[in-house]
Formats: sequence, structure tokens, C-alpha cells
Amino acid sequence: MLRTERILQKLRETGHRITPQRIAILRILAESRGHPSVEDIYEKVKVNFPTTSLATVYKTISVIKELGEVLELEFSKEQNRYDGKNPSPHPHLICVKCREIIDPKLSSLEPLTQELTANTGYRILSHRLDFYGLCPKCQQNP
Amino acid sequence: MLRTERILQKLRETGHRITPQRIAILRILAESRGHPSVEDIYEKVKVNFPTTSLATVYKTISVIKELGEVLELEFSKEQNRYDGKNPSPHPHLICVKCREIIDPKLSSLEPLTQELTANTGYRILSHRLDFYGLCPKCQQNP
DNA sequence: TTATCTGCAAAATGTTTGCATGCAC
DNA sequence: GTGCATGCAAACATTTTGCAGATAA
Repeated sequence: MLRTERILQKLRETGHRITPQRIAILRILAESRGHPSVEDIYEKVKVNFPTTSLATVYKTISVIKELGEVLELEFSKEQNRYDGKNPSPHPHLICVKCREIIDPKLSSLEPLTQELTANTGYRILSHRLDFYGLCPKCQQNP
Repeated sequence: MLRTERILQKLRETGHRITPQRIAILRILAESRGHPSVEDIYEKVKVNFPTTSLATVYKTISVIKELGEVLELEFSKEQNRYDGKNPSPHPHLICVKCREIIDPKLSSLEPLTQELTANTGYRILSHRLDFYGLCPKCQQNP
């Protein structure tokens, strides 16, 4: 809810309009723990706003991305997933069976990033770290 | 060339046929330092085998993937890239401007993986770690 | 000889775009 | 009232699939 307000604020400040669809979409984004896909968001928005289109969900996410308030996890074989709770790069843990994605607690990558900067001459801007595995549930039901 | 031989060997062992197109494709895969895309491979193969189709490149990569001899780096906004030199998970360094992808030397992720296993109950199978930044060349030519 | 591979074209999937209408400001 | 947002449909890019003919074994 704080997140939702913050994003609304940023939308206003940047001259974007606040529409009911946008409020609904970014509320879902900011409050979902589960890293929803566009389709997931679309289905949830439609409960209250049945005429909403997929295109609107895509366009809204695109705006929020520009504002730096959502992290996009890209996949090539399935829909991208979104993290609106925490838009800065952080590790994810993805179950290869049920495709649940969680945010594990993990030591900082800062030392690795420094190592890289020193060794390569690249200016590091960001990163992505995904671990793939079997969640406890899927280990039990094979 | 050792890599090429190894993959050819595995193809034979698993009952796949060795065709000129396949030899050409996996040679490019196994010898390219630059993490080529399907399109990159396609263009190179066509120099010697002008009738080759994109579908054949896709199908061949799919077979080599099944054999565990190529690492696929998935992207949602551009073509996937392939690492045939080293098919086990390792970090990549991606220039956000020229899209060059290199394999940096970096400390092992083993400690992080152990930390995760201990904290989450997941059975970790694999991972992907990409760093995004500006390569030295692109820092100079902005 | 025969089952697999190739190459073409069509299909599938996820995402983006164009445009007429509607609505936030 | 003005211009941005919506919602529809069409376009787009990448990858996959189906199938007839070619070819490795």
C-alpha cells in the first residue's frame, strides 16, 4: 500500500494520468508476493474491471518500468514476470516444476561486482541472478 | 575442435545422424567466443551451405541442448544466445549497448548456493548470473 | 532400404503498435 | 475542451511445427 502510493505519486509527478485500470494494475503489481505475469495481472484486474484489455496491462507496466518501479524478469519460453514490491536487482529462486518464484534472503553480490569491475574494465550497472531448483512442495509430489 | 569432436561423438552415441549442416552448426557453436544467436549461426552456416534453413539451425541447437552440450541464454526482447564452449552454468557479462557477451573470471557461486539450500529447502539444480554494464569500448564512444 | 534430416511454409506465442473512441485533468 | 488512455484488431519477432522430398547409415 505504501508502494502503491509511491508509484501513484510518481505517475502524477511525471504527468501521467491516474485511471481506475492503472490503480488496479499497480496495486496488484505492488502487492503480489508471487511475481505475476501479464496474464496473471490481466485476470485479476478483470474481476473488477471486466473490459480491461491485455494491451492496457502491457502499456501500464511499460510506464511503471520507465519510472523504475517494477523489475521485469524476462523469459523467452514463457511470459515475463514482474516484481513490483522490490524493483532493484535481487536474486530469485525459481521452481522448475511449478514456476513459483520467490525472493530468498542471500548475501550481497557487492563483492562479486567489485571483483568484476576490477578485472574487466566494464562499468557494471545491474545484474540478474536466478537460481533454478525444486521447491519443497514439488520435491514431495514428483 | 576438441569440443566439436566431443559433440559429434555424443550425437553418434545417441543415434543421431551426422550431416554437413550439423557439423557446420556445431563447429560454429563450439568455436565462437562471442555467444552467437541463431541468426548469427545461420548467417555463418550459409557461407558454406547456402541452402541451409533457419529451422535446421533451431532443430540442431535443440538436439545439442538435449545432449547438455550447449548453454542457452534466454532473452525475451531479442534472440537467445548460445554458449557451446562451456555448457555449464557460469556468469556472463553483457554490454547493454553493443550486446557483446563475455565470460568473465569470477569466484565460485558455490557458497551462495549452499546458503540458499540451507535457508529455503529448495533443491538447487542450476543458476543464471548475468551482469549488465558498459564495455570499455562503449564507455569511450557514448 | 528406410528412418531421420532438411527446407519450406504455416502456426504458435508473447508483445507491440495504430487508431477511433472515451475519459482524466 | 484538450490530449492522454483505453480497447480492439492487426502487426511483429522469435521460435516451433508439419510435411514432402532428400540423404545418412
